[in-house]
Amino acid sequence: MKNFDDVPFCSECVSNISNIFKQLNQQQIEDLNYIKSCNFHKRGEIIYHEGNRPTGVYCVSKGIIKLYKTGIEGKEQIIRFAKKGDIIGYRSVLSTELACTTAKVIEDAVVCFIPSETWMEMLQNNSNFSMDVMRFACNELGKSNSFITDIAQKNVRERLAEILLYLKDDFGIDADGVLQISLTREELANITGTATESAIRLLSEFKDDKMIALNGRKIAILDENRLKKTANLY
Amino acid sequence: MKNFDDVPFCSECVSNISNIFKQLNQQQIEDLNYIKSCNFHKRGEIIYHEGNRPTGVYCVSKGIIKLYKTGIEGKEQIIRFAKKGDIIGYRSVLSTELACTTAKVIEDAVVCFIPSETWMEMLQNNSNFSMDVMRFACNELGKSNSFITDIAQKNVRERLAEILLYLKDDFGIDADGVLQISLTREELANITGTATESAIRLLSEFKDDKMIALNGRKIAILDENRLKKTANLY
DNA sequence: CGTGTGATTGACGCCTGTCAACGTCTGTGG
DNA sequence: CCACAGACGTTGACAGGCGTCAATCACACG
Repeated sequence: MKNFDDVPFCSECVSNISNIFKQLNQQQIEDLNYIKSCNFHKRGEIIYHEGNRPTGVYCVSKGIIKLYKTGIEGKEQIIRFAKKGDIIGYRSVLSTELACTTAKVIEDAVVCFIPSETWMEMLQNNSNFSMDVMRFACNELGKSNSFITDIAQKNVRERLAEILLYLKDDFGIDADGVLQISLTREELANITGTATESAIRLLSEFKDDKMIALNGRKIAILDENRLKKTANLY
Repeated sequence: MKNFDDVPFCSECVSNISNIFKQLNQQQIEDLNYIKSCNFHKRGEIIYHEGNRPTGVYCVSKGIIKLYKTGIEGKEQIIRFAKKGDIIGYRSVLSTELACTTAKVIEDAVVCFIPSETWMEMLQNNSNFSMDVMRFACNELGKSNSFITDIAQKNVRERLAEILLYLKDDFGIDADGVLQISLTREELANITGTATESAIRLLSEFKDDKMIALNGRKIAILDENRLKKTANLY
């Protein structure tokens, strides 16, 4: 982790329409901008570890973070990703529990830190902000519950297809249809909840079926409709 | 659903130490007690359906409710249970989404209904209450994320053992070690995320191994330590 | 006593995880 | 500039966990 002199203004992040901080008033934004600290992190760096007591909430200003739990024999299960405007670590701060995931940078990132006290004060003093955070947490809960059902009932092929579509929606594609997030095969497997080799084999099959194209870690979505069918989405 | 004349006082539920409503002041409790409606539901009745727009939050005063999602070909995945003092339906009200689960009574229940507006007002006007609801939601989120990891990485045997231990912790056992919640084999399978036949086979194995005793739907925990080992819990 | 729901057991085979070997690429240091 | 280490990707072989289908049993209820 290095110091990052070019600290981004919160108001920039706030411009994101779906951003939580848009409920803050001018004064609160300025205060937050003053009190937050901000750092640059290279790929591979860890923001916080599962099991640690959190001291605040992080807001991603740039880059991509993966949040994962470490399960049996060190195998990681990716729970979600965070990108520009997303907050991480809020769950354990709010529930006053230990961090339930590890946060690791997978694309060079700029991350702001908001101390717990500041965060809690903002919640106490601004009920609109508080409601938005609650809305966000409940939305996450809904997604987690859906994923439980998927992973319990769908097979690996269906899940992998679904993950690819999810990545497209969440991170977008470029003009050639290439996913704007670059993951290793192992990471792809660790979202899907399968072995790396299984993920690779299925990707190859999808390629043979002309639903996707592969070029190293670049994955292009060629036929979204058939992917949806493969994913068993209606 | 029948009308239920013997309406319970909220203050009774509030006496539960872990209850969310304990943050309400006397006036709020009285208001809530006045505005809420309360009904008796027999086993099998449905409180609300997945996909419906919720009109309020429910609080369980008596009995047990299962919350499940309906997946591929109608197979249900049980997400959680709610018992005395627990609230259900709050997620979709807070995230202003459609209900992501169906709530079905599995043990005759008395359930109170709090209209959305009342619920939202309480949140807006009482930040302690609001923080407690947030804490509750974030705690649930942590549990869901843990379960994702379990279901993705553990095998059925480990998961089933874990579920039995969870049921013991959550619903308790009587003097003979019998679980205080009665589930069909199919329901047990639908929590674990497996086929009914697999659940049955593994229960038989656990019985042969003298970790549990079976008598119809009564399941007695005989050897918690070995169950923990089987569940791969440390 | 018939009917229906739930519980149990057996047979069978596919999906998927594991192990192992090998290919590919990138960055580093001599 | 090349050799090499190490991480990542790919493919094949194999076994076994677990889902599916089907038959049978147990039990409650009208």
